[in-house]
Amino acid sequence: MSHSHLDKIEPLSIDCVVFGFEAESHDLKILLIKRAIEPHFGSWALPGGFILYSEGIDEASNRILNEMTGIENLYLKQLRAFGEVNRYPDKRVITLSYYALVKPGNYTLTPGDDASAAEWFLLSESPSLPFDHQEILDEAISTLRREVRNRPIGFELLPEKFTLLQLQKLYEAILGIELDKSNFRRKIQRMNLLVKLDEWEENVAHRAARLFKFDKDIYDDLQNKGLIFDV
Amino acid sequence: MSHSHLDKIEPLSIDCVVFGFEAESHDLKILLIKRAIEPHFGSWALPGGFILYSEGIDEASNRILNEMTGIENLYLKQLRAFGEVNRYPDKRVITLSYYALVKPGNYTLTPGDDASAAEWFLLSESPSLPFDHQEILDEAISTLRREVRNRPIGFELLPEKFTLLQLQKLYEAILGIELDKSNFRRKIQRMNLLVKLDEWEENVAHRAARLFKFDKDIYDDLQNKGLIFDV
DNA sequence: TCAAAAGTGTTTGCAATACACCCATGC
DNA sequence: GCATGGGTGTATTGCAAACACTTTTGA
Repeated sequence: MSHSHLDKIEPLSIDCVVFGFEAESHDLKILLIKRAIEPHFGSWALPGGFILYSEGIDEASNRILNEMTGIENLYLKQLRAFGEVNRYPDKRVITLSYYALVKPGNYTLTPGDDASAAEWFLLSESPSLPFDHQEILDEAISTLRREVRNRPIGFELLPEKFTLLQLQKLYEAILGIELDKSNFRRKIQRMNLLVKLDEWEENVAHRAARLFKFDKDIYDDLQNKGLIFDV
Repeated sequence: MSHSHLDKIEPLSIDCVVFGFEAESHDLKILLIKRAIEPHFGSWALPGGFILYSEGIDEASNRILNEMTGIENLYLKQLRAFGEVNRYPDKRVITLSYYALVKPGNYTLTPGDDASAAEWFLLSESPSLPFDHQEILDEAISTLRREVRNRPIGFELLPEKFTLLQLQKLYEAILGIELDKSNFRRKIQRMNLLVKLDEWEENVAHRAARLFKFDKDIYDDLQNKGLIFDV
């Protein structure tokens, strides 16, 4: 995806909210970059940049995230436009927010020209953000929580084979609440989404848990139908 | 809300999807304008226009709808940006979609300079739309149906005092399905949203129905909490 | 033998759905 | 007296929520 530097630039930007979840630590994280351009040079902020005339907006979200962080080919979902007149200093810039949910371990972060660093932050320890990025982040969190209740997203975040407790911890991390073990298991198993394997955890200091994997066909089906997962 | 014609214009537009519901006829309608400007001069299309540098986007949605149709001070909710490179002929225009749900009888339509007419169309009889307006409309319908299931919206569309059947017909029109009378009544009454009045219909060719009104406090509360209305 | 997590079962209560049925009124 | 809609009742089924209990394993 190359483009000439002579391409006209829209006064329209994209800001990406990339959530990361680590199954091992049960931590929900957010990807930030350290700005190497004005305004707010040196601040940690959402990875973002300007849309070019020659690209669609979804395409742009992908390019911009890649240029800022090195992450390639990540599908980002659009949230909405933020367009207060003075949200950006000196000139009028309207921005489109996009978000995604990934496994941090899958990506090597390599900051591009406009960033001096790209790092994962614990959601609870994120620095204060410039522009209206905190508002954008807050809305993205709300959307993520709503989405996770309405469809089985986030299953890509677990290892191929996983235990029910790992799955439960994923939901607990995203939703920020505790769930009842028995009820969670019943509900998730009723969906016929999981395939019970004849394999077990090894080397754990307690009874070994059975491993499961996803039934890809049913998973895709549920994604489309938007089954309610009402935790 | 006045502004100079010298204001710079963003290559960013807004398109408004305004739904109308008439309690009497049980019809769900859509507001379209007949374009008096190029491109697509003469076509029926969503009311839309360009955002000015000097206004916030929510503000802009209001001004544009007013200029196109004469409707004043209508709160519109943003859906999302549509930004395919070639969605608009000749130049690059990204658009933000906004939507609202109103009672057609409350408004006098007066087309502005860029429109030769503004009219309500039955949703089922809307003409084919230019640009990507059909896609925008389809998404707005989906959003409306999702919203009406998740919170008690649309109650502004009924007369101050109404019968339960009128309320049921509203839901049926928006959702495009039939509902069971008994179950609908039980569910809606369980919400404590309605105040039972000691007034009845008059001059109807069947047993007169009791009238209800909304409990404004509870209504506002439910709007914020987003109670599930799972029809 | 203790801690930690796996895994199962039970009870309570409400809600969704599908019907069936009687009531009141104008034509 | 019949069509039209108002209004109520009931049986079934399934799930949510709370929580109690047994099992397995390593340290």
